[in-house]
Amino acid sequence: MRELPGRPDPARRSRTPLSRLRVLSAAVALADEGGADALSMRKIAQRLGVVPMALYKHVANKDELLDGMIDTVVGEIDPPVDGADWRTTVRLRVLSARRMLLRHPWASAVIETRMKERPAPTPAVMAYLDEMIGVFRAGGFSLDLVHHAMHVMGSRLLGFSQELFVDSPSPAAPSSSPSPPPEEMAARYPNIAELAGAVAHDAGSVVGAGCDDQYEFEFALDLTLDGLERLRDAAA
Amino acid sequence: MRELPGRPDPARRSRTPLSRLRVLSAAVALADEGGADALSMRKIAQRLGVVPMALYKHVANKDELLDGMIDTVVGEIDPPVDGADWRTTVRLRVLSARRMLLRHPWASAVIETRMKERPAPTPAVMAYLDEMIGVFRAGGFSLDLVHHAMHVMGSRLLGFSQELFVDSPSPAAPSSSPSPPPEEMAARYPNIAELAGAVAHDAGSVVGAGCDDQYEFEFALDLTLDGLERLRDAAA
DNA sequence: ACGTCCCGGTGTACGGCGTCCACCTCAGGC
DNA sequence: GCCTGAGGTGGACGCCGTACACCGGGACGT
Repeated sequence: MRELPGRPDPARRSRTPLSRLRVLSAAVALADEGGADALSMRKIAQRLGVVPMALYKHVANKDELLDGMIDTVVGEIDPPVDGADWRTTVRLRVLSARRMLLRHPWASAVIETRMKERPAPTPAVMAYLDEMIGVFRAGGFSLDLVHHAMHVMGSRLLGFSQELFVDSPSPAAPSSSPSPPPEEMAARYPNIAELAGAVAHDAGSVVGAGCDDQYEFEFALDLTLDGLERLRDAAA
Repeated sequence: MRELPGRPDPARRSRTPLSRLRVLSAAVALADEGGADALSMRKIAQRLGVVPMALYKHVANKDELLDGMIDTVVGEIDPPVDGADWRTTVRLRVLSARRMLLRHPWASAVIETRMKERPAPTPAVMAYLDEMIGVFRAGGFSLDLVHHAMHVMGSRLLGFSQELFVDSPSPAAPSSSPSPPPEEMAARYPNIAELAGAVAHDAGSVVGAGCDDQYEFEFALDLTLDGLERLRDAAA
């Protein structure tokens, strides 16, 4: 009774062979069930029927695993519908993001912390932002105004409150990721590139510190207060 | 050569006697320097020149310590100035909150997670919200509108994105804190009480689920989009 | 057909973590 | 002068992330 060579015996080689995707899925499922602090390499491994160290053949370490998890859930946000005007497109997208955050309650905090200390957002986040910028541009917003708009939306977009663009990737950081060259990044995220270029230009700075976060924060705050005041006056 | 009885010998009893406040200060300092994950009971103890378990005479466990840290830093937010109109009062307060969050980069994520799983915000947070509600009320906002406003401000207020009021403290939770009786809470936080009463009433629900988070989120989102649209049109 | 390489899973071990428990010390009240 | 109880101690347990050495077996050049 011989085995088909390509078909491993389910008794001896029962598990499908593991992969980065399977690891990330198990991690997300675990975090969904038990919260962020129920997540451990050992538990993930156990759930996959494998020894803990096996995971390290597919993710570099726990930080990189968290980045992967962010990428996974941000990838769940619905793509922009087309054929709708900017406003309903943005609206649907943000509501989809919110649904994702409610599905994965651990995500906001994880995104928040990783954004704050890592220079480079994950690719899915970049794509999300790039598309969002594109929608605003197509809606007739000037580059300047899009920039403000992204800051204003900040907290609604993904749950983090501020300082999204750290845009100079602080070259001192010993990044493990290959950190694709700028021109490739520009090709992949054209809207982000355009925006970053405009902001860096009119700020006159060499690079980095592309925008004044304090100014942006106050801009958003005042816009909100404007809205509230208008509402109050309309009620009277 | 005798010691004054009340004055411990600095060689034998060198440390000032430890206290909840000293523990919290050391914890905050440690987190400020090294981020949230550099915070450990053992490191705090070390910095205080004391054995780790000594801390547990002053805080129940690490979770309760985190709550205490939140209370500490939220307490750093400037009190409302008086004599100014609602708008500048809110503005100054929110900017002060932002300064606090920049001083303590770990705080947003910690607040976010603790808010999400703990039913009762810490007293300082309650006080902060209560005062903020008071400012809006004094500014001529209806109870209804204040309620919306608090949700709209949500992310700007403290950095968390949503679902601030879990207002029914879910009696199932085996809360370690004494959980003061409602009437005392109403006395301490009159504006919150008033608001909670109004919301619970017009929602018609028995208690809890006081407001429709989804509705509030969309309300805030639409207000923001309104503002952006107005800006775009003004630019044209 | 056989040797080699290397990919992916294994086993062991280390240092750090939060916290339980039993213990000691000593200032203050009777 | 004894008792008590608050506050600090020491050790231990179980869990964590992960470094390191090790294999089994399929792929592949010869």
